Amino acid sequence: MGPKGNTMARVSRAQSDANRQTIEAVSARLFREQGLRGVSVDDLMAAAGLTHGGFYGHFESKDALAGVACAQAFKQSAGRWQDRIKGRPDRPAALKAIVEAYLSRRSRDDPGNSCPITALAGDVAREPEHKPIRAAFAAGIKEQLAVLASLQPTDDPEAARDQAVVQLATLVGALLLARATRGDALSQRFLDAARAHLVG
Amino acid sequence: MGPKGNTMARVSRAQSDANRQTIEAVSARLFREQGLRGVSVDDLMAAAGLTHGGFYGHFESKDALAGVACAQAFKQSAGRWQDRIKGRPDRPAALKAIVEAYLSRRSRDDPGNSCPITALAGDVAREPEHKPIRAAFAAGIKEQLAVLASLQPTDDPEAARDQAVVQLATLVGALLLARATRGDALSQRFLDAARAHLVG
DNA sequence: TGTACATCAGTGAACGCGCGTTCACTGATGTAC
DNA sequence: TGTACATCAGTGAACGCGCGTTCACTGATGTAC
Repeated sequence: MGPKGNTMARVSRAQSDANRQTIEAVSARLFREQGLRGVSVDDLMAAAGLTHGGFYGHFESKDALAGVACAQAFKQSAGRWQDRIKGRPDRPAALKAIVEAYLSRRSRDDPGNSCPITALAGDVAREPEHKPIRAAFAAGIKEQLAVLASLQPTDDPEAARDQAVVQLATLVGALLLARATRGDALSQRFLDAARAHLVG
Repeated sequence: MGPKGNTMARVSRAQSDANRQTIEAVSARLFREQGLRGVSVDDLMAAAGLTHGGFYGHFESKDALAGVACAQAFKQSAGRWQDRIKGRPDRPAALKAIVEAYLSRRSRDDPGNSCPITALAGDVAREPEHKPIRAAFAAGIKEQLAVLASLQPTDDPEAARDQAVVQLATLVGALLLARATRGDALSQRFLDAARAHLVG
């Protein structure tokens, strides 16, 4: 059984679980990179080192996987936000760290490992309301909003929430427009102007 | 030749031009509603009352039409902005009129007739840089930015431009997130909080 | 103005291809004794 | 611990379908006289 184990039929339960996690991980990245319709079940399975036929042993449908992968992407994203917050002396410093990472060129050029909101909002907006990804997406947004709200200077929770809502809209809009205009000087300007506005 | 003119073969040059314009008009709407990949050449031609085979007599490819349709959508959108500006007593009033229309429920629920930036940014961000729609999209954004900049209270052109860039990011982000969370109370909050922030 | 004919807009079948999903099959895994 | 066998994760062919694009054909349009 070399590295090209192309005749492997059954696999241990532990290996199967690992395969499932791999499928979810590559999906969380590829859906963000290429969009929900831009990547096929075959693409996802191949990226996980498997063949397409085994997909339905792990997931009920491509839509179901999209929901799981979206949740996975939010989990990764939330972890990175927490890493940036930890160790910052105060709320403004933490907010600044998050905004600067969010509106960086690195983030713009690597959607597969960046915010799932910006990467998937356009696709999710067109999905019917009953699709699994919509619930995962709304839940993820609420988590990110809660973090942003906790970093506002005010202690009025409603005011902090409103500020967080507007900040998230500005972050998402600026990063998305920077991606849509990549190759034009305007792209960098979306990042720079939004960053200056948010954490001047 | 009744309304079901299903045997019509050749058509007058005037009719052909009208057909082409119809294809562009339905494309400008359907691409915004369903996305670049969400609508097929057959869908577009059927919506224009034609069959798919005649498409390539009008356009070189689906990508080429996407560029034309995008420009068309911006043209329609810019016209509506001008209509709202005209007759307003001053710049703040004009800006307010634009922001309120932009962040309305009507706009959220009718992407096919609303801002092409919000409707298409996610798709355009994933298109290769040489695709026709990218140039049309960047040009459209610059036009909208110029209008927004002209409505800023400052007379410093660079400051006005920076403010316009941030405002556009906030508008696009808020409308997009309102669409992606439709069915949840959060959807309205994106519209309300962004509107209050921009024209409080 | 009327006639003869070349043009060409639109039709519908067809091309090769990829999609999401299903399924008979394989053979290592996991289990009952 | 060792043996016999049922289970089932993954394979690869196949399903029906839709995609973007091409093309032979049709017959009204537009033109030359």
